[in-house]
Amino acid sequence: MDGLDRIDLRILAELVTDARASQIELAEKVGLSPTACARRIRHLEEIGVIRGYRVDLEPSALGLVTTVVVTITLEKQSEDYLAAFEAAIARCPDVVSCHLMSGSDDYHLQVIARDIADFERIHKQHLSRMPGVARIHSSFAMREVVRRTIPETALRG
Amino acid sequence: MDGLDRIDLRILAELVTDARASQIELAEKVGLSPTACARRIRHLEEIGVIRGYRVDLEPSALGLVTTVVVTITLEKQSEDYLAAFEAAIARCPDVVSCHLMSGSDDYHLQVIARDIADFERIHKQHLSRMPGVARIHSSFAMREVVRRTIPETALRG
DNA sequence: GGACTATGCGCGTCGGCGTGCCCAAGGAAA
DNA sequence: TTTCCTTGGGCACGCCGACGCGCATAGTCC
Repeated sequence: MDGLDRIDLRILAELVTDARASQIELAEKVGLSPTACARRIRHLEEIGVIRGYRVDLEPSALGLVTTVVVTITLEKQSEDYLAAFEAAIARCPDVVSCHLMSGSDDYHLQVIARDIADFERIHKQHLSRMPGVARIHSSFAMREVVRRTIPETALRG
Repeated sequence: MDGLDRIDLRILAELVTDARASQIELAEKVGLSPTACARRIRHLEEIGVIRGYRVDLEPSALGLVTTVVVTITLEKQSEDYLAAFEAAIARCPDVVSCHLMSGSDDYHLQVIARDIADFERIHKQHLSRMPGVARIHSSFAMREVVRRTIPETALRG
C-alpha cells in the first residue's frame, strides 16, 4: 500500500473535508500545481485508495434518530451458516455496519431506524428472519458522541 | 424535516452513489431540468440535510485492517463524568464512532487501527487514560460484512 | 380568481479540465 | 565522476462544459 507520501495524505485529508474542491483550490492547499495534483488524484483512484465521492447526509435531518447496536449469535459457526447469514444481512437495507467478531461466533451490527417502532419493524421483518440465528441482543443508543468515516490518524503526514 | 418528496430522495440517492456527477447528469437521472435540480440541491444544503461532500476512502488500502469494537464502562454516570469522558473521547483520532448506550452507563466505540500492535498503542495512549473509566472490553473484528454511510431505506421513495 | 411555488428554457459568461511539452532531481551503470 | 534514464513537477494552451440568471408557464392552495 505505502507508496503514499505526505502530499498524497494531505490531498486525501482535503478531499475528506470537501470532495468538491476544484483541482486548483486543492493544488494551492497542498502546495502543488493543478496538473501534478490531478495526476496524483487519478493515481489514488486507480490504485483503489479512493473508492468514490459521496454526499454526507445528516441522518437526523432525514428522521433517522435511533441507532441500535445489535449482537447476533448463530446456532452453528460452520462455513455455510456464516455464508448464509452474511448473504442475508447484506440484503438488509437498514444495517449500516456488520462485523464478524473473533473470539466468539457473534456478529456486531449497527442499525439506524426512525424510531423505536421502526426498529421493531426491522427486527420483525429482517433480523428475526435471518437464517441460523440463535440469539439477538439489541442496545439502543441515547446519544452519538463521535462520527467519522475514517480515523484521523490515517491521514497524518 | 419532511418537506422531502420522492425527487429529493432520488437526488440524494444519486449523490450518495456519486457526489461528483454534474447537475446535468443528475437532472437527467431524476427527470428534472438542471436548474430545478440545482435549486433543490441548494435547498437541501441550506436546511442541513446535506452536510457536505467527502471522498470515500478504502481503509485497507491505507493499511487500516483492524477494526475493534470497544465497550467502556464509567465509574459513575453523573453529568460531569459523562461530559469529561465524551470530551476526551472526541479528541481520540482513532475512534470512528462512539455512542452512549441506554440501559447502562456504557459507551460503545468502533476503533480502526493498522494492526493489533497499533491497537495496543491506542489502548495505552488513549483509551486507558480516559477519565472516569472503570472497565474496558475490546473485541476484534475478523471480517467486515457490511459498510454503509446511511441506511438504504432512508432514500426510498 | 389571485398568489405562491416549482418547473422548464435559453442565454451568456466563466472557469475547469486535459493535453503536450519541457525541465529538474535522483538513481544506476559504465 | 560522468552520463543516461526514469520519475515527477510545472507551464501554457485550447476546448468544452457547467453554472447561474431571468423570464414565461403550469399546477395548487386558499
